[in-house]
Amino acid sequence: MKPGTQAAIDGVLALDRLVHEPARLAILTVLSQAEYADFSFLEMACRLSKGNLSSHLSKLEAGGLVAIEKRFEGKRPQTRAAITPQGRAALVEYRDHLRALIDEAPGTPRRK
Amino acid sequence: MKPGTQAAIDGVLALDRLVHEPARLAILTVLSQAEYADFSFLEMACRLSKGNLSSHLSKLEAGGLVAIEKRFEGKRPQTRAAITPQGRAALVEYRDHLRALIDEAPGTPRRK
DNA sequence: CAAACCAGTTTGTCACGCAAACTAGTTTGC
DNA sequence: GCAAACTAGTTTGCGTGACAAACTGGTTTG
Repeated sequence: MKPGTQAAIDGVLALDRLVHEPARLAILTVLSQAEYADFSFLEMACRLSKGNLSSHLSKLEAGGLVAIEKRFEGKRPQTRAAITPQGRAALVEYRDHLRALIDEAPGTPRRK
Repeated sequence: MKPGTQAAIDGVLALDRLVHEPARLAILTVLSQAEYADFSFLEMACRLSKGNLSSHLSKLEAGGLVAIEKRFEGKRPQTRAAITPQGRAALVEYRDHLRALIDEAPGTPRRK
């Protein structure tokens, strides 16, 4: 096995599962772009069902990556989600992690 | 939302789950590097338990990404795994997919 | 004032990841 | 020569996870 391959494997196995899940990565990607987003917007943008979105948001909140704010818009309840500094950091780290993995992937030509 | 963001989200949601799972990505990465690998080697290199490795190999085989060959090395049974052309293609596609996602990720400076 | 609608949560189901226990045979120690 | 330990894996069992369907609580509309 080429040198460096083991490091690549270890890198793959060290990926942050909370961010790695595509649905949650989508949510974080949207949130990283705006100050906040409301439930319905995320539902459309991420093409998730309400139930699915609800549970993913709960997990992200439990992990401290997202903050949930419940409010009333007029008479209707509205849920807003915002990425936390910790969430932003996790997203950046995840991307850096991936970038490194891809760059050092066996068979990838070194970029100068 | 910035233009292009929706495309990024769709890209994220279109990731190949069979390859996306870290344990399987690790296996494919090793196999892409050699003509074949035997069970014990994969077990060490990918830091997977035997049971875990066995089930992931079965899934990769079911998906046509890996070919399993059972043979005898002297008197002992030995399982060899090799990546198939389809598996290699899936891995390349997955990496290209990721690379594209990272490059077009919001907030990423365009490379010249 | 009932029917349709909105905004989400809870519940149920099925698949997944993982490790412990098991199977089948081989080698080693006494 | 036979039991104990080892090799090479598979099967089973358990806790999670993702997902959609069904439900809740309130609001607007006909």
